Amino acid sequence: MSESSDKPRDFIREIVARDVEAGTYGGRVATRFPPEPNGYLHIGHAKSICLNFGIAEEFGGVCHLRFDDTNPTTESLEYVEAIKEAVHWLGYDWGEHLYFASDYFEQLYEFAEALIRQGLAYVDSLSEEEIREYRGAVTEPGRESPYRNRSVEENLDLFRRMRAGEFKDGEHVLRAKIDMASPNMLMRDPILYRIRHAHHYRTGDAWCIYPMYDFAHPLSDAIENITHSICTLEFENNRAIYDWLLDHLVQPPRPHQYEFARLELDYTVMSKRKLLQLVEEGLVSGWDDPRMPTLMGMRRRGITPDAIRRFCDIIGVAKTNSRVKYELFEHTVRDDLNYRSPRVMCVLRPLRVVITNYPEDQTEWLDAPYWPRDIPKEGSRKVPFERVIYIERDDFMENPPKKYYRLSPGREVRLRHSYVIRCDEVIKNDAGEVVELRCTYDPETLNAQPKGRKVKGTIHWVSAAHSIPVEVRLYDRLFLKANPDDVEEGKTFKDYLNPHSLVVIRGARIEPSVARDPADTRYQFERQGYFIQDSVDSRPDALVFNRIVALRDSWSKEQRARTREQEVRSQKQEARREEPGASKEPRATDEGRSRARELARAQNPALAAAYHRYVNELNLSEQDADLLTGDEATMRFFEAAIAAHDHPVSVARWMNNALQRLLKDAPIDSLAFGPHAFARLVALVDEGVISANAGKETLNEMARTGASPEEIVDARGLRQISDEAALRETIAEVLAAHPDKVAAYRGGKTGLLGFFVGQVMRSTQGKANPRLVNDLLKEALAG
RNA sequence: UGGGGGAUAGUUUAAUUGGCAGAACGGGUGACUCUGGAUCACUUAGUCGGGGUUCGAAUCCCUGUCCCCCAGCCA
Repeated sequence: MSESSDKPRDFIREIVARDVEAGTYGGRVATRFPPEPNGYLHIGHAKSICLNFGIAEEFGGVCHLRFDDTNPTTESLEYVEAIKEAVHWLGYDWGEHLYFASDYFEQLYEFAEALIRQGLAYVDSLSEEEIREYRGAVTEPGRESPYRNRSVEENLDLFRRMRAGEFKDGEHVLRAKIDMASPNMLMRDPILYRIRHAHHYRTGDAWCIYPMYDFAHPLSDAIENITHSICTLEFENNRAIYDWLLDHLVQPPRPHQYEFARLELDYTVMSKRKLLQLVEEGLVSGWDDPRMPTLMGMRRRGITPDAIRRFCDIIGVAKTNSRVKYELFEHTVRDDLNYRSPRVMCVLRPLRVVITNYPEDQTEWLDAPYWPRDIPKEGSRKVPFERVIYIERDDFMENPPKKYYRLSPGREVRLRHSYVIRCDEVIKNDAGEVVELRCTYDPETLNAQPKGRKVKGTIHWVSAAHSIPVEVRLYDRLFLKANPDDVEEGKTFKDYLNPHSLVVIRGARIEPSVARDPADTRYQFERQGYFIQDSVDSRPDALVFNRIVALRDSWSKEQRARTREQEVRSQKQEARREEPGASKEPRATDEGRSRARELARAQNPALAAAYHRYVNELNLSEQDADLLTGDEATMRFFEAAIAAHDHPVSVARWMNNALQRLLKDAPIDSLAFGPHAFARLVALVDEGVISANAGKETLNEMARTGASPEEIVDARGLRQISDEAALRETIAEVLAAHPDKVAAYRGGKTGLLGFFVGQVMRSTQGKANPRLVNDLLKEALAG
């Protein structure tokens, strides 16, 4: 846990921290979690909840719970309640900040009219199909609707009549008037309002027009004074509308949208549609089926909110599409359960064992600690030991393989918290199945090591007479395929369901102590996994346990190792097969920048001539010459610069590297300085007056302020330090400050040279002559 | 093939914004153990490819490749 780490944990917190520091919102932080009440929350939502509520907590802000209920046909109160419960269960509290977009319908309507009055929105009367046609395609611009230029009055009138219910569904829509030719499809006059004569679960029949997400969301954020509106990557394109609307409708400082990659988890699906399908088709028992990635499913499974929050913490927040390994999730769940689950014994598949040298009518109540040594908790229960007990069928093998150290004929094993027993006889039925073991126990081995021999294995057991029969449900991953969404031709995600994701065991037997425990106790069944009573089906007289997660099991892992190796090998082969095919077809990039420069030279003989002259006469590299002759302005800038400072190679490098970085895509004549000032800067570096680093810094400032390079160098004292004596002194200080690094360097970690150079450069504010520093440093470190 | 994003060990994620490529999970080895659990130690392995700038590049410039999102009156 890096709770007190001063660095923000992710790029979003970094942005928030920066805004807080800059006082963008007066130091205020307000986030929101905006679910649509049309489905249940899942682990993917948990990531967003933890992010939004987490940020609010950390920055002393607030996080609103806002229901984005702008589509009356899919939403319901049932979902609202379930979502509220899930957020609470996760451990977050929105306080009084519970909101509904539907509460803003009147205000949103006013915003819409304001937009119309500004001439920025219009009522379109095209049919749904026509609108689709007019929108164009990703590669082709759209066409403007014939209704696009209706007057403000007409639009207002029509929009009011839309609200008044004068039109049928689909007759009109309100659209923003932006740009039908925008390369961003979402900006091609997005629809703001549609007519829906439908009953809304909260506003009833008060409205027959409903705002679209793209309209309602940014404005709801603004109404609530949200500062940071955090959503998932697929909304990146929507940010353009978000900004457009807020820039036109609200005063700064306004909320801003930031996007992160949503969670994808191995062996599960996350889309509401698919989850719904699983439920409706009876592939799972319901939304709270313990195999579902829903929060209610995980809750019933027995996973704690702590574990889920911890998981969200570990996976981090970034913009890279990624899929989290199931092992990581399991690890987090186990890690959480390990410290909170008392240990008890439960035999899943009982095998009868008769201890022939133990008296028939005797019962010993042995003390068994709930916690292993490494967990600092107290407490124990009594377990009854008798002549007849059950052990796990898997813990006996008639012909054991190597390194199997459980029970087999003639061998000994420790019974957990009890005696060591030896298997003397194996009893089989007519079918040849093992039905009973005859063993003898060593009375000397209670709380003591057996004498003169080592017993490596310890197995769990229960008394035959005192144990309680229970049903145990073994849950495993829902899908066989890590990414069930990645479907092969002719299949669906459902074809990858794991047929063994639920295994019900009816004849299991558990030690009697659990009958006294609260029903929501999470246990570790020793050597099996973590379990909890099923909150729906378990009754005191008929206990049902869910397996939350199995224990990590290096024995069965070893058994599986060979098959897994093969799996990995074939996957790698597959990858190799795909690689050459993929790289075989390089795609033509017609409109690439390099292509544009080439084209420019083909059409402009002056540029072409310059290119050849630069290469042949000025000794520029082909790449440098290419970059300088892609357009006339750049070429003229270069010509003027070398006229002032006749060092074409260095001028070219400075233009193509440092200057290019400043410009990005801006035209070169938009610069705050001209070619002469630029040339003088390059000269300062060439003549060794300032270092290359100082040169870059100077260039930045020239771009910012338009000051001359000499002014900047003088004002900031950037002149290069080449005085050996002074540098030696600085170097000595740096080395003295980092004795450990010096030792490491001398011990062979020469990569640290960069570190030392960096320190010297820093303490001289980048003014030291780096080459000299390198030399002197090597000298000093050698001595 | 228009636009918007993205690419760091097997996986997820850091890197003082140009200065020691670090962590977690997984894998491996060993120690310990009355759970083949836990714990501990050690270990494995990485900057998408190719050029360039720089004393120094994951980071800047050029170029190529791959992946994701957008043509709902869903959110």
